[in-house]
Amino acid sequence: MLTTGQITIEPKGMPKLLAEALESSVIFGELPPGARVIEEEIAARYHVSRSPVREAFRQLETDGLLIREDRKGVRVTGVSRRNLDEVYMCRIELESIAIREASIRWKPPALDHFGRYLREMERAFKANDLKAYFVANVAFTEATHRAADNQTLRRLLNGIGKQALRYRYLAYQAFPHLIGVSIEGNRDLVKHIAVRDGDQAAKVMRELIEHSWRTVRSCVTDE
Amino acid sequence: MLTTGQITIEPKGMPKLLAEALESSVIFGELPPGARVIEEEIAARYHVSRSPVREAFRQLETDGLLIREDRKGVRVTGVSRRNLDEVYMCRIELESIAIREASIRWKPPALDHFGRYLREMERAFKANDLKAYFVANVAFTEATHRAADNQTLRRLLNGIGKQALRYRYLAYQAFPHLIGVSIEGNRDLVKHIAVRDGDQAAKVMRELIEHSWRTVRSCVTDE
DNA sequence: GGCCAGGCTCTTGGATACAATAAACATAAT
DNA sequence: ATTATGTTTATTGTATCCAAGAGCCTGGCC
Repeated sequence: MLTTGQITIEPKGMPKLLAEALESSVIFGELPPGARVIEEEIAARYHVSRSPVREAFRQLETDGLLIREDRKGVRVTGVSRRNLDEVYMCRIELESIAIREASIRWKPPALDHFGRYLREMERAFKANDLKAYFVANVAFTEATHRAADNQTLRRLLNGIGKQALRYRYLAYQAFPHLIGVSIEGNRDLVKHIAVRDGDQAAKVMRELIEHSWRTVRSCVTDE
Repeated sequence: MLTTGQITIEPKGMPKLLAEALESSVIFGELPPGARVIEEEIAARYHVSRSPVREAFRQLETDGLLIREDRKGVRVTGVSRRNLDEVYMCRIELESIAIREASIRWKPPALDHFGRYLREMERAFKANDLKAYFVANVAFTEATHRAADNQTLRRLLNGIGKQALRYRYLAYQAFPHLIGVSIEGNRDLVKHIAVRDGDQAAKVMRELIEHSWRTVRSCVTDE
């Protein structure tokens, strides 16, 4: 992986590319919950063989976006209040650790990145550009994960982060005003991080996630 | 997955079998940290093709026991103080959630199982049977995870539990007296669970893990 | 008309053959 | 002797083929 300043160029293999494509299809609802996903179809669509597709499927499986039933096929994981609660219960703790560690460990360049993403979020907010806001928000979160500098934690966060993204996107669609709260909280977050106050940052993070949790909850109807 | 009383019979596919075999090889140190693991070798040893082996590798990868470097191969994940800290930092939170949820949600048969595993641990302790104790302890932990009845949490715990097991085994080998503390704590744990006192149970769990953490730490030399 | 059986099809699971790449080694030139 | 480069080899990545299991549809039988 080459990193040049802020931009990261990594030569991605085919399975990773496929995984990303499928991933956003699931997150943005193009592949709805419960939909069957067939290896051969995907393979045909992207002009590759089934092997890399299978690899990509396994990836999405570990991210909790696909579920495989032996000998029966692969479907998009369902969304439900139950699942939402499970995901957020774990997420709240892991993100707290992450933000605390990030507060303690960030190295100078990271703070600039946080600021940059924050400004991008504000821009998208003013422009009422939901998707841009969403993307910037995700980038911000991932920047904190990187700053926490804990591979294991990142692995775990990846294991639920993708699922959480689906719910987050649902929430932003249903309640655009969520943006206001979120942006406010993230500003606080950066302030606490800047002075390396991990406990305060963690506290704000908990509140942010809890708020998001409640909001999402109200618009997820049990399947 | 069929469950008949206490025993679970699940028809395991080849990849799962391979994964389990490799898993214990890694945990019990037959495959030492950093060792290269070659698809074809494993395939030959178990008389299967590379496909199921790759699937198994993928599994162990998500469990954090193997690490794959693109186009370069697969190696056993290294052990280090750094990694230990990462794993335990996450584990302490996740196990706390698990034991709290388990305390709240357990259904009658579960308590019997806890008791049974506890007795088995005591037996192995008196008999000075390290491995049997270890196995019973793992079974106990997994029983609590099941009782927590939260698939997402279980997925995450699996994602670090296997790594933790390696360290736990190291610790038990180096400090057999750890058993005494552990057994004591687990007895407390069951007491709190029995009266559904999740907070107390979580507190005991934290202490148990923290103690184990410190102990293991003293015998892991940074690679 | 309803129900069971047999086969047909669709899809995944597993084996094998082939291509691509990176590391190791040997060789030759300076 | 040392280094740079070409060649070989070891190993993963991809494609394709065959086998096996699950669901479905049809047709015959009661």
